[in-house]
Order: sequence, then structure tokens, then C-alpha cells
Amino acid sequence: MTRSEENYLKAIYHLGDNQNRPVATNAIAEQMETKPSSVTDMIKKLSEKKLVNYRKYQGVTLSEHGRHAALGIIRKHRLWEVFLVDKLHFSWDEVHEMAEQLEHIKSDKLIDRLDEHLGFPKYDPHGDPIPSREGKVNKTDKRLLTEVPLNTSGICVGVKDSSVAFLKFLDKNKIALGDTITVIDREEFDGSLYIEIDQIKIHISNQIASNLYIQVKDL
Amino acid sequence: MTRSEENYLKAIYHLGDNQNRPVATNAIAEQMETKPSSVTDMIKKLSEKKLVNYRKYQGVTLSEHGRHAALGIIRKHRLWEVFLVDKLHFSWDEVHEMAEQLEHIKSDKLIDRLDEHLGFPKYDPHGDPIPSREGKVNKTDKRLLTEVPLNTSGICVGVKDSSVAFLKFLDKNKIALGDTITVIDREEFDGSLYIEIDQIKIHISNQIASNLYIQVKDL
DNA sequence: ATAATAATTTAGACTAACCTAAATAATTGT
DNA sequence: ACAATTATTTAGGTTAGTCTAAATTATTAT
Repeated sequence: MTRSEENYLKAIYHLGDNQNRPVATNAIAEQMETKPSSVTDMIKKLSEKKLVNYRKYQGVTLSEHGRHAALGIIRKHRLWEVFLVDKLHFSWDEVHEMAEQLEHIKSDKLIDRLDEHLGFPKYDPHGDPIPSREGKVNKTDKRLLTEVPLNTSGICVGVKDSSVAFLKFLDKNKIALGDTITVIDREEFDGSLYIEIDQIKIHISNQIASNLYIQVKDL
Repeated sequence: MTRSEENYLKAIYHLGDNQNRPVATNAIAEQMETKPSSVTDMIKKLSEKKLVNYRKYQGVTLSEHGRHAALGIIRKHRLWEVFLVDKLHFSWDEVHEMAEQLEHIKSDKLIDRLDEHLGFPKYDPHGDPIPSREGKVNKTDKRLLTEVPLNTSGICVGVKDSSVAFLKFLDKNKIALGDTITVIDREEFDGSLYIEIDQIKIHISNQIASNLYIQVKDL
């Protein structure tokens, strides 16, 4: 499989919302920063290889085979991200580009050894689950702080807005990846939140809260 | 720079014997498992980019710029090899293919962090020197046991014949990568050698000795 | 229901990296 | 020295992945 084919499969997987909903040509084109006509070409190729199901004008879905392939790439991407953060001490917001390249390295043995070396992690640094070698993905409950009921707690696993300004704000307020956050109360007036981090209560605006992801613990 | 361009530069560097001797089109074609006409095409392209010096029918040499680029790739290749052997516990004879892929990952920051993570190694698992970020390469004295004067000692860094049979033989005789080997005496009759490994003297045939590389310590 | 708009596909073209076959230059043997 | 051989280059073609422009199908709004 070529690098480009792998990238298309990955895009289709993500756009299908990790489900298998049909994905539009234009959506793929936008995600991949390419033109719709190029997408059509590639879809035809993937369809001939039985990696996707395709009917003209109806969008695409991944075949079982294609889904498995997509999960393989995602597994590699996320394991490499763990490596970059845990072993090479990059921060979570600078690893994506590197992982985009590393995910295409072809060697099952390498990825298995890497998995072992990292201690078989279940989640990547952004809180997204790492698919198993067999293509199983843990469900995860990663949600914006604003979307969660009162008294919910979870681990801070990501940001929606990854601008430097926002990341600096978090730093200043001692909010970091991996912190356990509990939502104490919500201010009706402006939607701001009272939250607790490491036994310290702070008050954050709705704007901030709506850009912070926590992963709610699995039941 | 494309992956293919990088591979050509690397091939030219190696074929120029790490010196800057002109390299023949056919030699490159053989090394890269491609046709001479394809090589000519690529050489023209590299020449336009000022990465090589080229005059028709006269072979190519690397320009200063091209040499620097080639050393960059080799640096990455060898650092990844160290990673695979030291951290993921691969053996020295199974890392080459993976490193061939990893060497094309584009990120200076990544390679610097990797270097640091590995403790700034000076040699790869085969005893070849790792070029510095600035493109300096340590000279190294990697030689076959049969080519070395009596009483020379060095570290076992590689094999010429990497067949399974030979590797098994080494295992059985407790000869491993990293061992310090001293050549004690040479049998005139059959060219066999008496050598010392970890204070133990053993006797090996010329056939064995002529497939074992040691790296003589730099003066 | 149908005209206007949006999404998708088709047609034809381009580039990088390869190929084969033919032409040309360099080298070698006598 | 020059014929034969070998090395190299040129000419023209192929494939993967992209593009633009035009044609076609689907959706939306009145």
C-alpha cells in the first residue's frame, strides 16, 4: 500500500466519525488539502482494491479490510506519539507532524517492539485510544469541559485550540496534560466554571472551558 | 528534497569511497537496483540543484552542499540503527531495512532529541562512525581480523558474511558484538589465528577471521 | 415542481521517477 | 590505430498522484 493510499484510508476513517458513516468526496478533499477530482480518482483505486465501498455520488465507507488497514496506521501514529512524548520529551502539541511521517514506516516487528518498549500504552498523549494489533479500539469518553455534567472528573488530555496564546495561558494557570480535573460548579450568568485541579479550586471562563478536553474515566 | 534524491546522494557518497572520487553511472545503477538511463536523469536533476558536479561521460562527485546532505541522511540512518539495537533490542543484522525508511523522516529537532536520548553515540552498531550535525565524520579503523598486525586489539563491530550459519557459529563460540578481541598469533600454515576474547584464548580458522571486523582504537 | 446552487465525476494535462530501445562516446585489445 | 566492446546518454513511453475546466448528478429554495 502506498503512503497516499494510507492517508486516504485514515482520512475516511476519521471523517466517518470512527463509525462507518458514508464520507463525502468534498470532505475528504478538504481534510487532505487536495481537490475533489483527485479524491474521486483515488477512491476508484481503493474501491478496486476492495478497501472501500463506493457508489458514484453516494460517498464512501471503509470495507472491513480497509477499516483494519486504517486502524493499523492509527495504531502506529499513536504509538509513535507516545514515544515522542514519553521518551524524547516532546510536548503533546509538537508531535503530530513527526508522527504523520513515522506512521508510514513499514515493519510489524518494529511496531510490536516499540509497543513493548513503551509498556503497552492504551492511550496516546492526546487521550485517544491506541488500537490493538488486531484492530480493536477502546471506546473513550473524551469531552469538552463545557459538555460534562457537574461533579464529573477526568484527566486533562487535550486542547481544541492549540494556539500558543492558549497554551501559555494553561501554563500560567498550572493546568497541564495529565492533571485530574473536577467540575465543581457552573455559573449560569456567563457559563464560566469552577473547577478543581490538584486540590486547588479555580475559576475559568467559558471560553477556556470550551477548549479543554478531559477524558472521563471508563466505568 | 525527495526520498529518491536522498537515496541517490547517499549512494554516490558510499560509492565515492567516502572520499570524493568520481562515481560511474553504472555503479550507481547497480547499487540502487535501477537502470543507467534512470541514473542519468536523476544526475541531471541533482546537478541543476547544485548537489553534484557533473560532466557528461565523466562520472559525478558530490558538491560541498551535496556531501553535507548525504552526511545528514547517514547520520539519521546510523542514529536510528543505534536506537533499534540499544532501545528496542534488535540485533545488528536486522536493523538495516528499518533504518532505510527511518532515515528519511524529516525533523532536525527529532534527530537531535534522539541523539541525546541515545547518549550521543559516536558509532553505530556496525562500528561505522555517526557524522556530527555539522557533517564531520570520525575516521575509523574498521578492519578484517586477517588484515591487522599481530598484537592489535579492537572491538568486534561487524561481520562481512551475515549468513545465519556464521552468526550461529559466533554465538556458539561466545563471540559477540562489542567484545574486545586481540590477535595473539598467526599460523603460517593455514592462516588461522589465535585470538583472545575476554581473557580467553581461542583458535579460529582463516575463513572465520576473514569475515570478522574489528574497530582498532583511534590513536 | 423546477430553477438555481452545490457536489461530484469526467476529460485531458502535468510532474517525478522510472522504463526500453537506439544512438553516441569512451575504453580496450590486437 | 582502429575495430570491438562497454559505458553513457538520448528519445520516447509508463504509472501514480496530482491539477484545471467542463460536464453531470444531487440538493435546496421558492
